[in-house]
Amino acid sequence: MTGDPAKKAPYHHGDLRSTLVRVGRTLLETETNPSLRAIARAAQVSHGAPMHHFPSWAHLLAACAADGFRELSGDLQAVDAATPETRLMDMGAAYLAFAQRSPVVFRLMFNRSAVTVRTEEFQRDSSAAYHLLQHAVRATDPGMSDARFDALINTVWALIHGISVLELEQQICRSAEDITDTRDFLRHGLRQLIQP
Amino acid sequence: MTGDPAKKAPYHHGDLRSTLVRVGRTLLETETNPSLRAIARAAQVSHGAPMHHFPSWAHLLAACAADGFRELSGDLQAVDAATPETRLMDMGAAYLAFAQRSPVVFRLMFNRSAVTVRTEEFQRDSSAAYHLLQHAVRATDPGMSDARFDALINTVWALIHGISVLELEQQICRSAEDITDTRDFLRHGLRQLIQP
DNA sequence: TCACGAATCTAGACAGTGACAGGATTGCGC
DNA sequence: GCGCAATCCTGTCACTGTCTAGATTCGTGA
Repeated sequence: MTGDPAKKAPYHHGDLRSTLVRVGRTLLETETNPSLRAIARAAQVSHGAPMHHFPSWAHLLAACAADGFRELSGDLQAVDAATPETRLMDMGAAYLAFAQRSPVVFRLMFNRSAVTVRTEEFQRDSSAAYHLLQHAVRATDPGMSDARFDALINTVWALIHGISVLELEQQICRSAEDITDTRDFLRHGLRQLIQP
Repeated sequence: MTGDPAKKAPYHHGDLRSTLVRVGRTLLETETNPSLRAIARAAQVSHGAPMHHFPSWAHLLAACAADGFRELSGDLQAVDAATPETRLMDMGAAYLAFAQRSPVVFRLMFNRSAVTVRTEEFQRDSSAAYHLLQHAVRATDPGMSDARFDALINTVWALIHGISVLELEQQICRSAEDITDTRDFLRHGLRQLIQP
């Protein structure tokens, strides 16, 4: 009886922290406004258990957002294109695709009102994703000046992020076919920005 | 005694609905995560009173967001520039300035996770602001095709919105002087997008 | 091997939240 | 002047995040 792991959950979970992040990310996307207690229930632990791994509810949200940044970094690194220009466009498309796939976590990742704490983990994983984009922008013209690079990285990122957000909040398109259009808008806009 | 309006508040507030929106917008920007009850307290009314004007807490938030869109529309209409190009850039700067001035309400205006209801008022005021931007974009080249306009309005709006969001969330700049840079990035990026 | 401290989890309690119900008060049209 | 609808207050409910105290388990050194 007690030896059956399916029937009786062990007193110590073993890896509750990462389980809470995984279950949290799932519930955030499926339920509307899940609570800390709801996530604890889904992870089959008591409502007080998460506090031993996260100092506060905001820290769990920050961990979910950091997990999102890690996934985004993986998507960006998986891009394989022939030229630096197409590589940058494909990374923009991957950024857009991530926002569509995980809209709630994506909002968490870029919303200081929702995630009020800046944990070390969050800082690290978010800047890692940012640096991937940085290098891709730099590669389109390795000899560009610092001033030019400063302006370019910010406008390129803003365009990618802006299109992702607007489509996320259903401000741009409504029908499913329009998603292709959105990706074309992004490609065409990026092409205009990176030309000297 | 009873005739003194300063000492004794009347049983009927008179204009509680707009007061709640005004107080709500103030508290949203000053306090962190104000509650419906906190707004009711600030409006010097019982915690149940708001329910007679808003079916739910989400409806009050939607009203605050709609109020933000009306203010934004006013800012966009106040722009006065010589050419359609500079007019569009100034509208972008006004958009950016609004986001800096009212960051929390700005997030509310473009976050379906925070404002879960789409009231008629919200729809009306948000599309009114959108149409102002639409006309400004169209004016840069009145003879452009529908396809070109579709792409341009989306990319222009995305760039403006993206730069506003990234600076809002302190992803772009940290020092106060950099705000000028951000506006320059926006101007330069817009100039690249609207050129045929 | 076993004892002991640290880490982990449960259970209960607390103030605060949004929502609702019932009653009090007020303003307006007939 | 009367009745009724709109407005507001008070009390209550389930639920939330956080805290505390106690139970259970794990890891480590003797």
